[in-house]
Amino acid sequence: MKTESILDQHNLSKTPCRVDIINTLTSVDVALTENQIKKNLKFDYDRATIFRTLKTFSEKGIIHCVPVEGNEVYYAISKPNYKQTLSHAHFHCNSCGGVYCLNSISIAEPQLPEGFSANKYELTINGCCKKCNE
Amino acid sequence: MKTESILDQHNLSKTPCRVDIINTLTSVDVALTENQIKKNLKFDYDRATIFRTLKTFSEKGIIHCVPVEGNEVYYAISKPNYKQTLSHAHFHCNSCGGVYCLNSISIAEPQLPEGFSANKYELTINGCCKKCNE
DNA sequence: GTTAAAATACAACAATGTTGCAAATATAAT
DNA sequence: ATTATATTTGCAACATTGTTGTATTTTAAC
Repeated sequence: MKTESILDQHNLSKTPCRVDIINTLTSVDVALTENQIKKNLKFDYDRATIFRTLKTFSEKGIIHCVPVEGNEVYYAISKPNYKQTLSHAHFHCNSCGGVYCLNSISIAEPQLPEGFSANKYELTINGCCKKCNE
Repeated sequence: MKTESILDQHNLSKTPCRVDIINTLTSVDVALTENQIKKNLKFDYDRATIFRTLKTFSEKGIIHCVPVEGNEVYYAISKPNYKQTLSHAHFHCNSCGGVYCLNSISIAEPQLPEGFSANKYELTINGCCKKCNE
């Protein structure tokens, strides 16, 4: 989808930082940390601006963050139906650190202990990605 | 297992901070953030000491950290065979924030895209825990 | 173009991650 | 028990990241 229409859909004004971040995330096709995003942008925006933009995008569901082990936070563009989808899978490469969204994978819902109820499943697969396997 | 023998097994000296942290994590039976751990300890150790102790424990495999969305890092005691187990499941309560290890759950290995290989599966289930459902 | 609402840069501060080093402590040898 | 050695701890300092207030700039609607 065009960056412009993504912003339109969520009633967000077309500002340079927003356009730049969405363009970056859609073009790379992987999840990136805030710093990786910052490096890929055409212009050097203020840290606070990027922080607030990512926050806005997360709240609107335009992007989502990927739960990975440790303390690095990765962001990726969400497919249109992301929020309605119960289960999400991501791949974390131990070699290059790359994080991929695996949109096609569905997770078999596991049996939960008595009394627990679930509304979202997040599967993170660690391993070696295609590029690093070659 | 006794705290003492856990430390022995990994050739770690029995120091107050180490004993205290392991006792805390084994007694609560859930995953805790560094701050939650700090609050539960019998004595107020320095932040750096706790940081280094958690690092040591992670490297040795005595504890593991749980990948959850956002930026909070949770730590939990590992079962003896944790490192040999390919797949791990955790439950994250949206209501109280509690994080539980679901040791009994096994994850069906999903089909990966061509060229990708996996060595660890981390499933995080979000929902409402037993206490909050009551 | 004018105007109101929103976004941005800048500054400041809070929280967290991390390291060097001197003092204190644990363990092993005596 | 005492001592010696290696390790751990507390303290201080600094790096990085998370967060917010505010004045200025920019956007979108008129």
